[in-house]
Amino acid sequence: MQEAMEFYQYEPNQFARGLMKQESKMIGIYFPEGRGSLFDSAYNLELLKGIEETLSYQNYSMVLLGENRGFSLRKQQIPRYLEYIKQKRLDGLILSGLSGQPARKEVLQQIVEEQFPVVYIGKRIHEKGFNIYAQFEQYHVKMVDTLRQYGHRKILMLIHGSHSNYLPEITAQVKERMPEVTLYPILLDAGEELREPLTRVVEEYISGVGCTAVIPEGAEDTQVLLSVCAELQIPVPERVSILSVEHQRGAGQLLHPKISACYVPARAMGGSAAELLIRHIRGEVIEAKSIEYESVFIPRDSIRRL
Amino acid sequence: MQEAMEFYQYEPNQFARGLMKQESKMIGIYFPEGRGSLFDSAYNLELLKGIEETLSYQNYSMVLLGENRGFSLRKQQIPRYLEYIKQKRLDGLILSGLSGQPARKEVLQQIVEEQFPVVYIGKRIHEKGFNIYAQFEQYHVKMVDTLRQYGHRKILMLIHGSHSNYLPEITAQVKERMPEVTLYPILLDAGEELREPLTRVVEEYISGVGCTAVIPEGAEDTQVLLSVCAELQIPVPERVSILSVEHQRGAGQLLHPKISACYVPARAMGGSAAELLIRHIRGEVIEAKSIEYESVFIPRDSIRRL
DNA sequence: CTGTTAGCGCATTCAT
DNA sequence: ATGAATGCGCTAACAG
Repeated sequence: MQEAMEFYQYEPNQFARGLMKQESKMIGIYFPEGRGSLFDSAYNLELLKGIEETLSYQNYSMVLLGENRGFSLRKQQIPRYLEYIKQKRLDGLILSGLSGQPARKEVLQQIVEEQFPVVYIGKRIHEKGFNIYAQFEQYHVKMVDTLRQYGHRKILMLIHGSHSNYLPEITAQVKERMPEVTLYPILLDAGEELREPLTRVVEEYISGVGCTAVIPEGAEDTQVLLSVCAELQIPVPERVSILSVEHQRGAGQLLHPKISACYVPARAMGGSAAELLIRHIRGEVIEAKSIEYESVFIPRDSIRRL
Repeated sequence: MQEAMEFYQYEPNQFARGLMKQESKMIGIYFPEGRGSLFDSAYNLELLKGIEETLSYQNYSMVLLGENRGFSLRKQQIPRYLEYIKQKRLDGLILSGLSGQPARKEVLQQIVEEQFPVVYIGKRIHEKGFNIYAQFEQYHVKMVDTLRQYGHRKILMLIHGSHSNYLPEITAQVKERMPEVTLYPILLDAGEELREPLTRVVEEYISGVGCTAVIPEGAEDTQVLLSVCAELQIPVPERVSILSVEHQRGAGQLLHPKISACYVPARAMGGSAAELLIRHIRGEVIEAKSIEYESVFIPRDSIRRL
């Protein structure tokens, strides 16, 4: 009997097994923030890598939940992750990037209330849920402060439209703690065409206003920013300094000049989220309801001391 | 009764439903090629986007299958996608990038023989299975030819180690059809440190041997190549021309100079793969066993006419 | 310690 | 038409 099972490489039918044990060994992953963007930013990708590593080690799998854009004839648009939870397809859920979506937050709250295992990557939303947070506002303020210490006073900050809600806090803190600094925050819409708007911004704020430093929000923006500077013959860091956010360790090192960065350990955060979730599923008592990650400044070649 | 279901937002339990109907509405996605690389190349990401679009429109979900690196005490390392198929968790499977993994090909053949719905993205492996192919060798030869038409005779080609098996065909075709061209193919190991080896290659083959053009294999390499050239003070395209592969439409446009590219429609390919798979699952008769995609040359600013 | 059975929740079939 | 019974394949509980 045993050897027969071995020989035929028997694997139990997961429908039957799941029906019995009431578990699917599947974790849903839902990152909204605009269409298709799950696969677009280095941040999300690093999160996914971290999640994947941890989950697969514990024999869970990831189900990527996109927007529900199917031809659902009958039902009103219920988000897919909710649908899947009700269908018992998922043992847990990892969410990220709900910041700009108040409607979605309500749904999250509902799920959390119902005790379904959820971990949210981002700023704490619900007093009961678990979350992992990199402290977006704090590290942005820290970046401004770093540039200030290098002697910069007029600083351009590029922020994605979906993060506009964090801006007031950032500007307020900068104003309060660094009155000598003038911060120019610019909201970039996450459209296909990044280069042209960025060119105009650089012309206006570097050449025009006279900013001496720029803070882009991620690797994608940094690359385009570097290209734009090259095209406009604005040498980095002689004419303008760059301090970028780095989600993928070492990414800034590949470029020329090597980009100084504020390292946000997205991969570790993803892993952490997955681990927390699994412990929650197992019913363990979890002390920390919120894990906050610190970013690290990595000095390289793209900042000039004034 | 009807209204009760509506009110409680009833969703059928998928274990029971699956047990009955023998379908899971889940599609497995497996891209090997080294650890974590699923999320590393623009090519894979574009494929995933295309797959995701099509699948979610048809109410399927993607299960990302990583390597089986769990603590499997008991069983010998059976690949996870095989395990999942036997467990009836998947209705179909999309594979890509098995090129360097002969052992895995055998498994694929076995699955195909057993009539399990599979689509392979890459060069045809099994006479019975379905595949989507961008014709890697052909478009590389085409790129060489394009540079030849611009007057280049000594051309450096950067190829990932995992694609080494395609090299003989490429060099043979170039030798036969373009005897006046000398091709210098370099295999890059997909390690963390891309910049240093690339710097040495550029020094040796551009400054040393005197190559006038480089063909990098994708967006990642192109960015680093540009940085290396900037650092070594090798102007593009004045001193060296670049013709890159572009998987994400418009990616080359964001850089400076705008990179001329051979566009491989990875997104459409992913969509195609998903569609083919779904039709296969539905039991439709499919005429085309193999869909081959043509790449398109997009002239931009990074090639100089000699 | 091995063998039998009940029931997980649904869809399908058969009987009313 | 509506309702009750069956079985999908497994596991856990129970009986021998």
